[in-house]
Amino acid sequence: MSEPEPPASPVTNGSPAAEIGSLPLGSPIGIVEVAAASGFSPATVSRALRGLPGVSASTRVAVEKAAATLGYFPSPSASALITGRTNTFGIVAPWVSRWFFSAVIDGAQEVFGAAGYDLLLYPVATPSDPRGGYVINSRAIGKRVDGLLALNVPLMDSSLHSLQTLHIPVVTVGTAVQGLSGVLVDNEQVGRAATRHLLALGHRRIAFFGDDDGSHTDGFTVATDRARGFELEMRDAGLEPDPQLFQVSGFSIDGGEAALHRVFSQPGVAPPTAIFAVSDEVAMGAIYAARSRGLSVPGDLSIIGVDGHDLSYLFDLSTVAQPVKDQGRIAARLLLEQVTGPGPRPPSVVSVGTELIRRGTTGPLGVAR
Amino acid sequence: MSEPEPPASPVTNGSPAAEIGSLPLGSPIGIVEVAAASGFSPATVSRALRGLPGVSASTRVAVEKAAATLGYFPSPSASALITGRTNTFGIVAPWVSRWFFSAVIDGAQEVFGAAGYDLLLYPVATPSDPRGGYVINSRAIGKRVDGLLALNVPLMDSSLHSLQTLHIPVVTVGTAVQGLSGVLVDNEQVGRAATRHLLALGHRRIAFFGDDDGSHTDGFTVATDRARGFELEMRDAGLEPDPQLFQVSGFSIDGGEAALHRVFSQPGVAPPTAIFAVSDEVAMGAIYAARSRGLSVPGDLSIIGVDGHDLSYLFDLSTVAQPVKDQGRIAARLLLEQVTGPGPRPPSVVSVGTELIRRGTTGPLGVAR
DNA sequence: ATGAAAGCGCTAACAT
DNA sequence: ATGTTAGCGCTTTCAT
Repeated sequence: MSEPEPPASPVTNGSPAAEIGSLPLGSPIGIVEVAAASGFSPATVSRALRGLPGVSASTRVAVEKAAATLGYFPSPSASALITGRTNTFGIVAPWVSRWFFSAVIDGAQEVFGAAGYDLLLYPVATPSDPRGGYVINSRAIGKRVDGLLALNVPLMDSSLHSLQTLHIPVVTVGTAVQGLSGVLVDNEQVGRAATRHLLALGHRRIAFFGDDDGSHTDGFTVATDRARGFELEMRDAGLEPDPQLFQVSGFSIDGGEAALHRVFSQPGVAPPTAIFAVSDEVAMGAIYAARSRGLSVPGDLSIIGVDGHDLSYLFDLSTVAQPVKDQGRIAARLLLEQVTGPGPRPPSVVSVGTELIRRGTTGPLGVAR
Repeated sequence: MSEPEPPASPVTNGSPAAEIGSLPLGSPIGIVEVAAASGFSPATVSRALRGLPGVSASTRVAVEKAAATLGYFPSPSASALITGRTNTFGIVAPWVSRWFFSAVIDGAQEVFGAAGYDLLLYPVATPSDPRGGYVINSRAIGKRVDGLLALNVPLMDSSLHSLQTLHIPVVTVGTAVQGLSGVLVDNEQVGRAATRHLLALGHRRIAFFGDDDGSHTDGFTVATDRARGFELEMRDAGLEPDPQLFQVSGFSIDGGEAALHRVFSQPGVAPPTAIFAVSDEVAMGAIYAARSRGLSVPGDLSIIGVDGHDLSYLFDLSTVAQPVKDQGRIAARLLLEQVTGPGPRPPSVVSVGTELIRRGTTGPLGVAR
């Protein structure tokens, strides 16, 4: 976008060379060829093509014309080698194929693409990794990208520090990391909002499906924050959450299914009348499992999720929606600012709002339909 | 994976330098530093670190030790500049956040990552683009990546040819392109299988929800191939498909919804008893719309999709499943072969199998439950 | 088995 | 406003 884009180069091929412009597509075209064709020096060509000042208008036009004719495109490797900038951002994420992550990537790519940046995708180990954190090779990363977007990745201290020392800007999405810019939702408020909704419907026996086994004390606090909001809201209502109604589900559909079966199979434990699921995918699994047990949703059981998943309306799922694609856009802009801006700026944390969407999977207590 | 990974570099920082190894993380460490620390020349370090022959075992160990101690990582830009290889593959896709694409990317990333390649994500205009095709700047791409994966992207002839002339291997997924390697499903058979299933259940009035408006005559033939399979199977059964039951839906949920409402609102046209949707997402939209009209699925209407979407079982959706993640893996391997292999090899097209999954959204004709 | 030297394609000083 | 020169950090002949 920001770079001059040569056309699909309708090079006069095959026929005898009329002039320098008719090089076959296969032959390498460097800045010296453009210089020769335009009659200027490589330095001037470089300046002209990058829109730098100190080039006369006529020269710029001539250079651009020559470059377009030859189908010239500067070598990213060469310019990265000398400028130290790669025009590429990296994005590290535990999954690409989960809705939340792909939606964030989508939003980020939109902004990066418009700014002329490429996007490099780095996989990282899943959070179920026993190490409980993520180590990235900062020197490797640093030489490939101008900045990094970390999606729900609780980078371990060492990775963080080395990244900072190398002056690679990092912006997080979904997790707050001390000293880094980030885009976040207030997950405690999310937990409170969902719980408040269920309480208002008359529910008292509410289960939490999430991932609060405490193994993620390193920064990946999404689930625990939501759980805390749940507990606080319950206590504010004068209720003490039943520990037996906390179920570890991870963030997956399978996890939601399994959790539901578990919570309805505890001998001597009264089942819940409502479930607050840590994500829409967990909620979907729970709905599926509930129906497979012959339970009516919301007649016998109300279920609410979190995310505003693209497909949530198909399940008529009540949810606390967050602007996921926007988070990608915002994070991308934060990263661009850090790279484009003059000096290193203090980390800024952007908190995005959420919205309770009341749909059909939550209903008043005791109103079997 | 294939590269020596320096540890998180527990560099003795802050304290007075005991030796060369204790450089602060911030200072640049190049091959000359490693050479100095190990007592060999840069050339030998380069050879040792890349596992090239002609280096004694003891030297190799010494060099590796020095590199690890210093936390050295070679500059990709510098080596790309000289070797012409970037150790990066590109993947062009119209969407990242649609299930099919993210699943393919997932599979490809798995293979690329294990082979030590990075993955660059390129967005392209959506297929609804009036141009009906995609133009990519081959010179720009060529200097950034060693190969390209094109997902359901009917690249226009010019893009293709320039890519080939530049010797950039391209592998397609989902669409066959003359002269290129690719991974495909036999979409005509997919259409036949779905239709056969519905016919076997007694349905005769079957609608096709897809995208056969004929605008994609440039290679994006997924929908038309499935439509053709549908027609052929119908004719084989002695039935002539009703043109009024062909509905353009694209590949989206919204499209499926809209198509269903349309097909049930045509004055004087008998509605279908079954729908063959070109994708699971279209089928999901159709199910949702059908239920919102008070229709029972499959009591009043059977619906089958295509894909084997991760969430399809939640809808109890019958579908012709394709191994999506595997297609990403296979395509990635094809690309690796082309890059790693000796000479240019002839394009190979891999056809992957599909599987009819009978679930609850399809049922026998006239058995309202 | 190892080293010295040249250079990949570009950009950034420093001329002019 | 434009050209000349040097060099980014590696890899690769070509010597030794």
